Amino acid sequence: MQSNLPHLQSTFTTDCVIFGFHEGELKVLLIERNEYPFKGWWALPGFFVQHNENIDDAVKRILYEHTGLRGIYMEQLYTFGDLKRHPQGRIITVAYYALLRLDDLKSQPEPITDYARQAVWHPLNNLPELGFDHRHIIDKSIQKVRRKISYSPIAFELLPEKFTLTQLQQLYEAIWGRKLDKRNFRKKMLNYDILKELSEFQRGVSYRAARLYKLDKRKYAKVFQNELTFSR
Amino acid sequence: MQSNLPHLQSTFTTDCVIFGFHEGELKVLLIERNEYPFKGWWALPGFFVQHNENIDDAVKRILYEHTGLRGIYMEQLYTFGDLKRHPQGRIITVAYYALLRLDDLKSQPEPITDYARQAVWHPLNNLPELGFDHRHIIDKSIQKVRRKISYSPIAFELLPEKFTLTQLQQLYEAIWGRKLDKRNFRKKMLNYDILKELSEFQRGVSYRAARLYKLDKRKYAKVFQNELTFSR
DNA sequence: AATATAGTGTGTATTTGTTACACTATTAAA
DNA sequence: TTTAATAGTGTAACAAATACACACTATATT
Repeated sequence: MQSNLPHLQSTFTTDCVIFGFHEGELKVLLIERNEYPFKGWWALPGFFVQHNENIDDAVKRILYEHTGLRGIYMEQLYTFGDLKRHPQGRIITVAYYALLRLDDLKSQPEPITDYARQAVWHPLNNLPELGFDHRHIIDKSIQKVRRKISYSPIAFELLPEKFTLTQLQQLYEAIWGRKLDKRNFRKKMLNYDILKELSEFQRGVSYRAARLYKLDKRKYAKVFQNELTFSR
Repeated sequence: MQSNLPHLQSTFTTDCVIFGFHEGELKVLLIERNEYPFKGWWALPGFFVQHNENIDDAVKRILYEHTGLRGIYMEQLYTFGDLKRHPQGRIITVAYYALLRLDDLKSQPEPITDYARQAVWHPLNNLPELGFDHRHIIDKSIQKVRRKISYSPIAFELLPEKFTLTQLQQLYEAIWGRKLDKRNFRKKMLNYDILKELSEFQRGVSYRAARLYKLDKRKYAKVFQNELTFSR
C-alpha cells in the first residue's frame, strides 16, 4: 500500500499439521529439526514460503517433501504472528492442517529436505515437547478438525478408500475423544445416504469379517454443499 | 528458521471487515483510499503491521483509527497471499472481521489516518467495486459470520445493549438471508436462557412499543463455553 | 370512527432427531 | 467343538424443532 516502497516482499513461513489415523488413534507427523533455531527438537513440517510461490503451493510442496504424496486434503488454519514466537525476529507463520490416508504411504516417510533429519508419526495424545509455538498450533488445529467433522465429511480423508463402519466410528471417537453408541452411529451415518455398500468384506481378521463401504462420490458432493449436521 | 539470516522481519498488512447493523440491514465500513495503489478506490480499512506490533494489536489500532472505539469484538478470518493480489509485489494480508454496535458511534466515522480520505458505511447487499481482493475477503467473512452465529452468541456484538426480540430476529435474518418464524424464533431464543427481560420498553415508535432485553452476562459466559446450536 | 398495518404474546399438534438398550451371527484359533 | 472376538441389528421413550392458529395492542390513514 505504501507507494514509496517499490518492491515489497513478505518473509514468512508456513507450518502444516499433518493428521493420520491408524489403529484407532489420531497421529501427527513431526520432524526432528536439523537447523537452528530448535535444532534437534521436534517440530511441525514447515519452512519459508518462496517469493514467487502461492501459499497453498508451498504447503503442497512441503506435504510432498515429507510424505511423497500429492493431492492431500488441506486447509488453512490460522496465522500466528506473536512477536516472540520466533527467536530470530518476528516471523509470522501461516498454519495449515492436512488429512492423510495412512495406507497411501508406502513406508515410513523420509523427508527430502535439509532442515528435517527425520519425520515420525506421533500419537496426538502423547506428543513430545515441540519448538516454537507448534504445540499451540496443533491444539488449535485439533479444535478446528473437531468442529469441522460435524458439518463436513472430511473424516473420509483419513480413511482408506474402502472402510468398515467400525473404522469410521473409531475415527469419530478419536477426534471427539469420546465413545459413541454403535447402533445410533450406524443409523445416522447410513441415513445420510452418502455411503456405498460394497459386496466386499474385510480380510485377514480372526473374527467375523465386517462389510466394506466407500463414499458415494455423487451424493458426497451434494452433501458437501448442504452441510451435514453430525452433532454430539 | 534459516539460521544464516540474522534478523528477519515480515512485511505484511492486515485488513478488517467491520460489520455494523442498522435498520434491518448489515453494513460494512469501507474507506476511500488516499494512496496508491488503488488511490480513489473503495477498500477495506487496513495497513501494514508494524515490526514491533502484534497482529491483533495492529487490528485494534486500525479499528480505533477508523471508528474511535476500543474493545470491539474481532476475530482472525483468513490470510490471503495470492501472488497477484497486490500490484507492488507479493504482500500477504491477514484479514480480520469485527462486529460493531452502531449506536456506540457518535457520528459518521472520520478516519485519522493518511491513507483514507473518508470512511462510509455501505450496505452489504450493495457494495461498490473494491480494490485488491477485498471483495473476496468480504465474501469470505460473511460466510464465516453466517456459520459462527449458529454456535456462538456473536450476534449480540452487533446490537445495542438493550434490544428488542424483533431486532435480534432481523439480525439473524439479515445474516442468514432468509425469513424466520417469529414465534419459533422467540421460543428458541428465550429457551437458551441467556437474555434478561427488562421492564423497559422502546420509545419514540409510532406503534406498540416492544419490550427490551439485554444479555445476561453470567449465563452468556456459560453458554459461550458450551456452544449453542442455533441451526437453520 | 373505521380500517389497515405492524407489532407482541401464548398455545398446540406434528414432525424430526436423540438416546438408551441386548441379543444373535460369523469367523478363526485353540 | 468350544472359545474368543467382533459384526450386525430394531424399537420405544423422550426431547427438540417446526408449522400453524389465534388473540391482543398500538398507531396511522382515511
